[in-house]
Amino acid sequence: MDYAIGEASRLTGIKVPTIRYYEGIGLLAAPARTEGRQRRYRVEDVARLNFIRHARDLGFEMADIAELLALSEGPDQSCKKVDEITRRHLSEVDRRIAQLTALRRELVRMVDECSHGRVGDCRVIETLSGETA
Amino acid sequence: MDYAIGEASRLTGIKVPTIRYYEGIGLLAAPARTEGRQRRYRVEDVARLNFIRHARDLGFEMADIAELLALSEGPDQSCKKVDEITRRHLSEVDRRIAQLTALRRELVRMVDECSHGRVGDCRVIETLSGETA
DNA sequence: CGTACAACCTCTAGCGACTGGAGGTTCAAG
DNA sequence: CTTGAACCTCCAGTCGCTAGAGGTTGTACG
Repeated sequence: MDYAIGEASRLTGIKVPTIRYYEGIGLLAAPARTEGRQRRYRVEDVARLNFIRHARDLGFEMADIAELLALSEGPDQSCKKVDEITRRHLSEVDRRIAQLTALRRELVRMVDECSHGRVGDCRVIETLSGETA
Repeated sequence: MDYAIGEASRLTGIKVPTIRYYEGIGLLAAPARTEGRQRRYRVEDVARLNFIRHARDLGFEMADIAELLALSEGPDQSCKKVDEITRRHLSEVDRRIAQLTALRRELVRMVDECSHGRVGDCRVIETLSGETA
């Protein structure tokens, strides 16, 4: 009733070396081993890996994921902390979107102003060469 | 009429080790040296460093920057290539914004649906644990 | 002209979050 | 019992720097 690392990998979409890496950094507890020292994962371990993958997909940092994982193991605690981590991450995402949007604006401006002639007249090159962007 | 690496650093806002790193990866040509093997940069070198910094600020990849730099040195070429690189980068930025926006939506949903009770009932934890996000 | 010391030099290692390979062992199906 | 896919560990590489050790050079001041 348990899974080899390759099965765990297929079930979660996390690559085999990455699962081992997660174990190495202490994100995932070391699983039981066979006599030949091969890892054998239980359903809960696979669930934890799925949790990690979803959190990674949502862009949470490893430290946050470790904390969320720990919190999820204690179902009777208040989820205030969970909320806090998520909100913090949300504002970080907002910040990144804002930054990329500003950057996008600048790129669009450069491309729009480009007269498509010689490099010597190119607004893109000109902007990049300018004293201050 | 030339600059030590520290002066080049101050003029461009690029840290000293980073300038050396750029030289190491071939992004910036190796400058002249004093008899004691210290680097001496000319105005053009400093201009190139400024160019690099602006391109980095706009999120261009190193490979793109190398190409843009090369293109900027030949002012009579068509700026078609410049345009192409910029547009490619722009669509990458768009892609990243779209991804972050989708992610943001999901985070907001999770936080909104959270009843702020026990972890066991927390929608955030539930979503992260789900088979497919 | 001598000296102090800031700034320079090279080399190496480290970051985060993996990814890939070499070289060797184990599991499980046939 | 054999075969070979999957596993094991360890090490190196990715990207774009950053930091440190330990040693040398440039320059300003007396």
